[in-house]
Amino acid sequence: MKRIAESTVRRLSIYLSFLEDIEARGALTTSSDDLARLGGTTSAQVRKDLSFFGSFGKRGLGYSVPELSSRLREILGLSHQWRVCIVGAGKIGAALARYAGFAERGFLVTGVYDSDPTKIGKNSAGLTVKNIAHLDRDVAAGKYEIAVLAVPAENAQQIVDALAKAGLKAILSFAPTQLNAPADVTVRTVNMAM
Amino acid sequence: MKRIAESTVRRLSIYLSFLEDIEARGALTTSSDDLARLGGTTSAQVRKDLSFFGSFGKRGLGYSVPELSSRLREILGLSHQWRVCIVGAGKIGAALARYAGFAERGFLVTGVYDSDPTKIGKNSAGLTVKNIAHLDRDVAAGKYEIAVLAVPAENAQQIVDALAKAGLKAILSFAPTQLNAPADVTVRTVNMAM
DNA sequence: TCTAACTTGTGAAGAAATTCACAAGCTCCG
DNA sequence: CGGAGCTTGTGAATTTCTTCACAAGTTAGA
Repeated sequence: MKRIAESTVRRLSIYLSFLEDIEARGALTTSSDDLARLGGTTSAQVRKDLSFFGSFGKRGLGYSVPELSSRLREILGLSHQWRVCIVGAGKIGAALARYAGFAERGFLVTGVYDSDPTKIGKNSAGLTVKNIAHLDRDVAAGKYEIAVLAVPAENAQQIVDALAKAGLKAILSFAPTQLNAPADVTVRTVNMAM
Repeated sequence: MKRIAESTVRRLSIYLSFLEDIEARGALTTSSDDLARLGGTTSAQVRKDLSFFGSFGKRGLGYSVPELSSRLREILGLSHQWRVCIVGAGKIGAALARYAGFAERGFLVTGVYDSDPTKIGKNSAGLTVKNIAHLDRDVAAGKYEIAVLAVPAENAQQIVDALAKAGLKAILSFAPTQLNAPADVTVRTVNMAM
């Protein structure tokens, strides 16, 4: 299967949010032109993006809104419930644990870890903060599919190494530093500075 | 002047954050190769990115860390203090008003507006929430250079229109909808869904 | 001064993403 | 059934972005 450009995936997620909007308004079909107008792109772009994954429309008619949004959710991995842990119970970590948008999108935060003894055992957004020493054991046990890193830049690489070793395949990092990981582990860094 | 790609600007901001790191460690010079390694790109890319704005390095030597970071800050508009207002005192608006990272980067939040009478006059992160009815008057008076929109999607376009009419030139929106504005007004939409 | 070792800045080549343009499929209506 | 009016899906053309490759500038050391 061919590699899909990141920009394509980003746009698909935008299309999905418009589809949800359109669906809520009760429309049953839509066209690449509609989606393009809403998303600030061109209809050819929309069709090209979708064509990477198959053909979901009917010529002359457009796309079925419920069908296309369900296909997009599938493509984007949002039809699955992902088990997520947050590493780092500082300000960013706590804000993420509280963020409701995660759960809405199928990302279920079921664990928060920290190394600070004064934080371990305390409550953070309804979850008990666990000792980071148990993290790799829990990961190895298959407790999580995704880890979100909200730790200082200087500790991030070491945690990535441990997670990769324990068998985790997906990491989202908020640490402002370049992270290295084996090729079969996907690491994505979010730049808070914008 | 030639148009600069958004991807270039995004990388410049990454380089700057590494430079700040390097500066804090006390190093005086760095090379395109260093920056590339840290940023997960190539040295040719780094040099190409910088070359759009001039030549800041010395052949054989590399770049002066303080000079390059100050030039980047200038290019990215971070050497200026921007006066920012937040429109919408809901959850996102309040979180943004509280967010310290803004001030660090030269974005000074000096006003928060909302249309809800139960919120007007209340305190939000040290600022009194003002009546949105006064927003265009304040904008026209030159009180703000940038507006951050944290309002429901259905109200966003109307506010953009009012701000544009009042003479504002830069808007950052968190509303999940495509916004239209005159060509001389820059609107940037942040996709919370990731 | 001369050579070795670096590193920048930049045309040119190569790769990737976007846009164009059109054949082909679908629906409606007379 | 046939034509008009839409809209998709997709090769080909075009534009944009990235990487290559190397001349030229700089420093250090002999």
